[in-house]
Amino acid sequence: MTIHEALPTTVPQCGACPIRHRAVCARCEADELAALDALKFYRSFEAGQTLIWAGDRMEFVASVVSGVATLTQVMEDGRTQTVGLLFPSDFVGRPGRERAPYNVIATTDLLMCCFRKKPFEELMARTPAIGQRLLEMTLDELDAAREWMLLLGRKTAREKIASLLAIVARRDAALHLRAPQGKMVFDLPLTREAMADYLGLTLETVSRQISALKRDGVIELEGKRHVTVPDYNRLLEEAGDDTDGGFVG
Amino acid sequence: MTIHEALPTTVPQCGACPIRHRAVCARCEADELAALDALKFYRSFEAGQTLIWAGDRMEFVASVVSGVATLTQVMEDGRTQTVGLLFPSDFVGRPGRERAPYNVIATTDLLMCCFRKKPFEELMARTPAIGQRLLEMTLDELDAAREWMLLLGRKTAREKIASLLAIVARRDAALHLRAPQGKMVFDLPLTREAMADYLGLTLETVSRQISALKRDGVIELEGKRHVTVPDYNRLLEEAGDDTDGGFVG
DNA sequence: CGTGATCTTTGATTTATGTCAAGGTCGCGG
DNA sequence: CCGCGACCTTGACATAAATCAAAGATCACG
Repeated sequence: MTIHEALPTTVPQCGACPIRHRAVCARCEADELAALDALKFYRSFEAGQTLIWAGDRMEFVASVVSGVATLTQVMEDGRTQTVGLLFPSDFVGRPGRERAPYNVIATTDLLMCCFRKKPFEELMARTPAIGQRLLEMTLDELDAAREWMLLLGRKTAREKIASLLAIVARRDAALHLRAPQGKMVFDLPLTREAMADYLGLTLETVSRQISALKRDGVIELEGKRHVTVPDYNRLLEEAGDDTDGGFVG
Repeated sequence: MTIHEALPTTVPQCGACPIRHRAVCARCEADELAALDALKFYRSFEAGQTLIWAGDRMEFVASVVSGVATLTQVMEDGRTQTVGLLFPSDFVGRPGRERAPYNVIATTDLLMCCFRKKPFEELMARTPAIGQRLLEMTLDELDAAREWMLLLGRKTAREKIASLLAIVARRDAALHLRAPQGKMVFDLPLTREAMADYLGLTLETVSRQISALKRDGVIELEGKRHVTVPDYNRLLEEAGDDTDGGFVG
C-alpha cells in the first residue's frame, strides 16, 4: 500500500497525498502511512471564500483535492497581484514557517485535504523522503514563479492571456491524464478580474483581449467560462512561449 | 570547527558555505566538513561574462563570494527578463536537476566558491541538515520571486526603481553586518540596462526615474553608480512597500 | 591628453494599456 | 417569469511608459 492509495481523492495521480509523487509514495513505509492517514481531514470552501489571510498563523498544510485557489498579495492601497494558482494535487503550506505570506482564495468551490502542521512536521523530520519531495516541489514552484516574472515584465496583454489559457488547458488535461495537444475544451476557473490580478492587467483589458483571441479564431467561447481551443499549438504561439514548462503553484 | 570556518570568504556570516547558516554549520560533523572542503574550488569571472547558459548541463553548485550576478531569461525575439539577483552568500544551483534553467551573468567582477555537483549531492544525501537548509533557502527565494511578481505586475516605474534601490541598500548593509536604516551609501552593481531587465522597464525609463528621485531628494548620485540614500525610510515609502522582507536570489 | 567605445541622459513622439462610463448577459430567488 | 445582482463587454478618452533620436559623460587605451 502506498500513501497514494491510503489517501483517496478525485485526482488520479497522487492526489491529496502531500508528497504527490508515485516514486516517493512507493517508498513510504506503512508506519508513516498510518501516521499520515491519522492526521488527514477534509475541508471544503465556497467560491470566493478566503481560506487563509496573509499574516495568519498557519495551523495546517494541505493539498487541493478539487477546485482552484489563488495565492494573492494586496498592497496597502488595494493593488492586487496573484502570485500562484493552485490546481488539484497542488500543495499549500510551509513546514517550518509560522505565518502565511499570502491570502489563499478559493476561486471555485474547493475541497482540501489537510494535515495539522505540527504532526506533519514531526513526520517530515522522521521521513527524509518527504523533505526531499518538498524541496523538489518548491523548486518547481520557483521555476513557475520565475516564468511568470517573464510574463509580467515582458509579455503583451494578448500574450499574457494566451499564456494563462495555455496553462489552464494544460492543467485541465493533466487532471484527465491527457497530454496537452490538438483540440482542447475546458472551463475557466477564474473570473475576468481574477485573471487580471494574475496577469498584472485590468479586467477590461482581459475582456478585450479574450474577445480579440475569439475574433481571430484562437479560441471559441460558450458562455463566459467554457473555452474551446481548436489548436493548442496555435495558442502556444500566441503565448510567445518557447518553453512548454508546467506551472505549479 | 564549522563549515563556515572551513570555507573562508569575504562574507562575514556563513559566506561561501553553501549551507549559509550558523545554526546549521554548527551542527556539521568534521567528516562532512572535510568532504566539503575537498570539493570546493574557486572561480572568478569578469563583469559582463555569462557563467552559465540556459540549457547547459550544470556541473557544479556554487555560492557567491564577492560581486553580483543575475539570473536572466531571454525570449526568442530578444526580450529579456532578469528573475533573480545574486549577492555574496547567495547560492546557485539545483541538486537533482540536470540543466540550468537561466543564464547566469556576472554584472560585476565575481568570485564564486564552487562544488562539483555529483559529490555535493552525495554529501547531501548523507546529511539531512543540508537538504533542510536548502529547502529553507528555496522557500526564501520563492518568497522573493513572488514579491517581485507584485512589483512587476502592479508597481509604477518610480516605485520599481525605489524598490530595487532599497534591496541593493539592504543587501549591501548586510554585507557590512549593519541594519538598513538612516543614511546609507552604496554602489549600484547594475547598469541602467540590467536594472531595466530586472524591473520590466526600458533603460530610458530607468534613467528618467533615477533622475526624478534625485531631483526629489530621495537619493543623491556621485557618478553613475555611487548612491547616497539620505533616509532609508523615505526610500521605502517611495517603494510602496509595506513589507520589509529580504530578497534573496 | 586626445580618441573611441560604452554607458547615460534628455527630448519629442507614439502606443499599449489604464480609466471612466454605459449598457449587456446570465443565472438565481421570489 | 420577472427583476436583481454579479459579471462581462464595449466605447471614448487619458496617460504612463515605450520608442526613436541625439547628444553628453566617463573610462580605457594609445
